[in-house]
Amino acid sequence: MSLKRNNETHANKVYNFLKKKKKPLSAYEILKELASEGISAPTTIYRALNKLVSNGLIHKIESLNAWTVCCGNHENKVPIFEICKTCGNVTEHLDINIANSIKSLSEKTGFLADNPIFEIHGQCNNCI
Amino acid sequence: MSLKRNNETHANKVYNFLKKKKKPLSAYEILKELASEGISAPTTIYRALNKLVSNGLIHKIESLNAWTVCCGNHENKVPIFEICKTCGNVTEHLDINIANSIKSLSEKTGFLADNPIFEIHGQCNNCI
DNA sequence: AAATGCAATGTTATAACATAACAAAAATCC
DNA sequence: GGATTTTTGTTATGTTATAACATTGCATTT
Ligand SMILES: [Zn+2]
Ligand SMILES: [Zn+2]
Ligand SMILES: [Zn+2]
Ligand SMILES: [Zn+2]
Repeated sequence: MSLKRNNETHANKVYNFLKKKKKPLSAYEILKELASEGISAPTTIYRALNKLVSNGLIHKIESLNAWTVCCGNHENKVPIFEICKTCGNVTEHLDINIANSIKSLSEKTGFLADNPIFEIHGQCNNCI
Repeated sequence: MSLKRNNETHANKVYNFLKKKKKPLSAYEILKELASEGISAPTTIYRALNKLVSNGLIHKIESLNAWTVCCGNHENKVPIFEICKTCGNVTEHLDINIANSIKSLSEKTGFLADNPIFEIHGQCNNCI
């Protein structure tokens, strides 16, 4: 296979695919669907995913081993995910209260927060 | 191998081992160490771990794929883990502010929280 | 006591998630 | 153009977790 590049990077492809799907997907789900577009191995997907995380364009949902597009600019807010165990819907929220709570915990413990992972499992509005 | 039972269950063995180690361990790390005590397969470890989680005796740290003993009774508080990326130390805190923040987020979004996963990566007091 | 039912455990295999190691190609710099 | 660095491809392997089914121990019924 040729390595010739068109102007769409692997990261672009992965990002656009995640955006289109509107829900968290595993690396291997992405791989399966993008195989037709010249992405042939897990490594390629993981490199693209890590790049997108570094650029703040996507997040990894640790408790799902899945990846999803970021909803927008965070500024000083902390992203927090609500994950419905019934319908599978995942929503990102940017919450200032929780950011403040972390800050006050930090002051108590002397811990310098860097990458907070907040994933709340439960049931969404529609599924209760 | 005989299935004859002594009075120590697998769950007991796993719990005591985690307690002794004082840090999160992966299922396979536990398996390796407990192989000498008659635990021979991943399934056995995972069954014990899941039982201990159900009973509230241990937690899974999702972002580490590792398991650790609970620090005590939670009551209505939410467990939140500070994970030092330098020394690897993991500490559990029971924080009422964060519990309240979740509650107020729930009120806004109509989401019924069930199992909140809060894991903060960063640097501890000693490592800054 | 023998048969039955059932929960816990053992066993084997495999699925699902992620990275290491190195080769080849492309981009960059002189 | 040739050397160097960075990115990408490729193959293999490591790591985490579960599925599927057999066996054992023990309580209950016959
Ligand atoms: Zn985001
Ligand atoms: Zn739902
Ligand atoms: Zn706890
Ligand atoms: Zn530290």
